[in-house]
Amino acid sequence: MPHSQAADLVPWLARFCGAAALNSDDTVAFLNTPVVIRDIAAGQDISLQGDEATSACLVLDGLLCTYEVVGAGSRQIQAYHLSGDMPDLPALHFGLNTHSLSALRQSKVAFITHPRLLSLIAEHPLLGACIWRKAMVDASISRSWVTNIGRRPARARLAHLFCELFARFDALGLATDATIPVWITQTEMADSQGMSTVHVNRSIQELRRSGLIKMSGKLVTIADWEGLVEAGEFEPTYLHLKSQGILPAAA
Amino acid sequence: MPHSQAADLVPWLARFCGAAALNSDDTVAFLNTPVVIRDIAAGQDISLQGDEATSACLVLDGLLCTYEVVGAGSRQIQAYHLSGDMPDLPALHFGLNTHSLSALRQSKVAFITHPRLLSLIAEHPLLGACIWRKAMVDASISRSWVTNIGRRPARARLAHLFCELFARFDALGLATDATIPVWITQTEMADSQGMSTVHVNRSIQELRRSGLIKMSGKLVTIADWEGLVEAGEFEPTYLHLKSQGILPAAA
DNA sequence: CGCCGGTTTGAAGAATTTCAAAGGGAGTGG
DNA sequence: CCACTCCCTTTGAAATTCTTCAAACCGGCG
Repeated sequence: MPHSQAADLVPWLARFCGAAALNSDDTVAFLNTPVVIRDIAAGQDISLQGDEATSACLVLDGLLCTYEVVGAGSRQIQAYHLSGDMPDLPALHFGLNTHSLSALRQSKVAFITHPRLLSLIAEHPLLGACIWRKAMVDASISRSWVTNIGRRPARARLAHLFCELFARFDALGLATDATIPVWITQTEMADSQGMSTVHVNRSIQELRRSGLIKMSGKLVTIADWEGLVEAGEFEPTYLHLKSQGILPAAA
Repeated sequence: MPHSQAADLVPWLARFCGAAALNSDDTVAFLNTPVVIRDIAAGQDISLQGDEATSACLVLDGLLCTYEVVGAGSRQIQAYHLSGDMPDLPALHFGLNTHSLSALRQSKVAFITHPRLLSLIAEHPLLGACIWRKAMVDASISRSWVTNIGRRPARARLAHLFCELFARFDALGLATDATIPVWITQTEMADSQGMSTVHVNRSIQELRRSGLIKMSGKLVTIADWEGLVEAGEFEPTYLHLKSQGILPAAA
């Protein structure tokens, strides 16, 4: 537990709350609450489905995902968690992880015990509102995924995913050059979109050929935002980003 | 606004809170808050994606769904909402409906204005906790759907759906004779599971032939709970039912 | 009786998965 | 600095699942 956790927590708080200005009371209370900060290696699990949950997790940096393993051993990624997120809020009220949480990339994560988090919420309603709001955004994204996976063909599905990821990173101020600032393997794309790696590969090639995206190294770059939005029927309201509407100015 | 709303609200509250015993203060406050109760005809929309949201909805009776219309006009049902649910909690903190809400069957619904709901929550933390908890269960279900739709083949997908619906109704005490007490058309099953009607039809026939389900009239009856659970890889923890573990005694 | 919403069937066609193997790039150890 | 390995991407081709289209069927209801 490093001496100055605030250095790590302040930027997190900014990303977490976005527009909602917390008054300094809340901020101070939050920053003074003891947390444990850990670096998690890529591929490492943070918690497993069915585990007892006693603390909640704040993503300071990196990329996490919740996932579930199905039948023949195939994995379904249910959500991506970026810096500023709290991936395991559902467990706060159950004390039980309903799904597994793991780091896709080297990540920095803070843990706060449930009792501490609960008393923070109780004593600082504004903070509580932020957390609640965040949880509802996640729920909204999750529902959106149901639609994307359930009803859109491969090409559109991936287009939608890229739009979403870019929009989310962009809202955090982390996207430059129209590029999703973290790389995602095609296997991960496949696992999150409910398709096979092979098909992801071919669909991506198609998106590239149509000039909608480019690959700079391992990273996906949006070559034609309008086109990608159209291909994926992307309608960003469900993300409830602060920068609502400014978004299209991306590319 | 009928004279005795309490008559409708009391059973709802029982279903909503489940185990969590509210103290009578909270209960009284809730029951005294003015709500508008409406009957909604099957097929009627309650709110549309993008609409401003000024009140929240409690499902007293019937069956609702949130859905989204995609591309060529195909519909994706993102969630089913049974009696005891609050389908549009996400909108409470955004004032904007991210997805459409509609009645699949003739339903009875209560509306409470957002300001009233918010002050109820603020003044009655226990009630707030129930609501939060409910929202988290819904989120959990939604994630589960991502897995189901993304990674399970047709037969298993439907098996899982039937298990979930039965378990949820059963937990409300609404299921008798191992039967899902509300009928769902094959078109609705298709729209919720991201498949075509034709394929739903054939997969259902398969489930029937394998003796896992029966159809009594329009209703689905579980003929072999164990078998259905296995076919759908159903693992009910994510539903966070009070009757945790008692479930298998269903059939 | 005839319509209507929903189910069922057949058959062709498309999207997607699976299997199997090759290619590429970046890091590690010799 | 090369060789080797590991992880990821790419390719080919066959098999399968699933969708689409189109029509028949079925039970309830006006």
